[in-house]
Amino acid sequence: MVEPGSGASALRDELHQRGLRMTPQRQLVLDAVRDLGHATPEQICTRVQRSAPAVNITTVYRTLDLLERIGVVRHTHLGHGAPSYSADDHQHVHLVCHDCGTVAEVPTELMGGLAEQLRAAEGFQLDVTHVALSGRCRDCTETEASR
Amino acid sequence: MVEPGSGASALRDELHQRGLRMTPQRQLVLDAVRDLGHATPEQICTRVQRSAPAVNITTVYRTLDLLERIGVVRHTHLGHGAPSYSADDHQHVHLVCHDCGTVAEVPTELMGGLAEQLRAAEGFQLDVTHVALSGRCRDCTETEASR
DNA sequence: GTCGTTGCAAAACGTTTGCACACCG
DNA sequence: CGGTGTGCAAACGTTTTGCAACGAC
Repeated sequence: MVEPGSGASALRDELHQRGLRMTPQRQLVLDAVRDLGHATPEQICTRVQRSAPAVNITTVYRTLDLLERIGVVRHTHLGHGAPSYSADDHQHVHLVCHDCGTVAEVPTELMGGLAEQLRAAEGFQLDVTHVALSGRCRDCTETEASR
Repeated sequence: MVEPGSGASALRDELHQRGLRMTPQRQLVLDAVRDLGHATPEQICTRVQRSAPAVNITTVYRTLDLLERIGVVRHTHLGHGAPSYSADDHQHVHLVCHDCGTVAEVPTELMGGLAEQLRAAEGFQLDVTHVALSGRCRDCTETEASR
C-alpha cells in the first residue's frame, strides 16, 4: 500500500499554483488512485469511503477530472464500461482480450515504432497510454485452436 | 450513397442459414451503416427513421448486435461516448485527436509491425480495427507549438 | 469574508430488459 | 400457425448539472 498522504505538500503546491485549494477529498482520491493501481471512479469512490464515508461520487468524478488536468493522474479506456484511472507515472499499454476480458500490461516501448510511423506519415502524436489495444489473449487463442 | 438494398438476398441467405428471418428493419439498418460509413446507433437510427419513422432505437441496437454476430458490420470504440459502427469490409485504424476530436483513418497495414511484435512477445492476437488510437493531430500540434 | 469546493438530488446519456403484439416463413 | 422479431415503456449503469451550504485561505 502506498504511504497515505505521501506528496501531500506537492499536491498542495500544484493546486495553489493554479489558484485551487487543497482539500481532504483531493488527497484521499489521489491516495486511492495510487493504492489501487488502476480503477474505475466507482471503485475509487468505494475506497475513499472506507476512511471518509460522506464523500460523494460526484466529488470523485470532479476530483479525477481535476487531477487529470493538473497531470497527476490519467485515464485509459479499456473498451466497454467505465474508464480506468491510474497515477500519471504508472504508464504502460493495455491489452484487453475481447473473449475473456483479461487486461494485460506491456511496456510502452513496444509502441515506439508505430508512434514514429504515425508521426512521420500523419503528423499525429500518439498518446500510447490512453488506448487499450483489443484482441485475443494467448490463453483464448490456444483454447480456440484446440476446439 | 450506397445503392439501397444492394446485397439484399445475400443478407437474406446469411440470416436463413442461421434460422433467422429477413425483415425490412434489418435491411434498413444495414443500408444505413453502409451509407454513413461509420456512425453511432443514434445516428443510424435517425437515418433509418427518414424512410421508416416507426423503427425504434431498441431495434437498431438489437439489429446492430445481430449484424455484428453474423459478420457484416463491426464496431469501434472512439474513446468517449457511443461506439461507431461500420460495414465489415470498411476496415481501417482510427486516430482520434483528444484536443479537437477529429477522427482520421489510416490503413491497417501501419499496425502490422506492432501486431507481429505483440504476437511474438505476448501471444496476443491484435484486432487492429477495434481500437481507436488517441493522440494529437497535426493541426492541434502546430497550433500548440505556435503559442 | 471571498470564492473555490462539496453534497445532494435530479437530469442526461447510452444501453438493456420485459412483455404483448406483429409478421416472416 | 408457430416462433422470431418488433415497439413501447421502464429500468439500468455511468456521468453531468444546478444549487445551496461549507470551508480553505
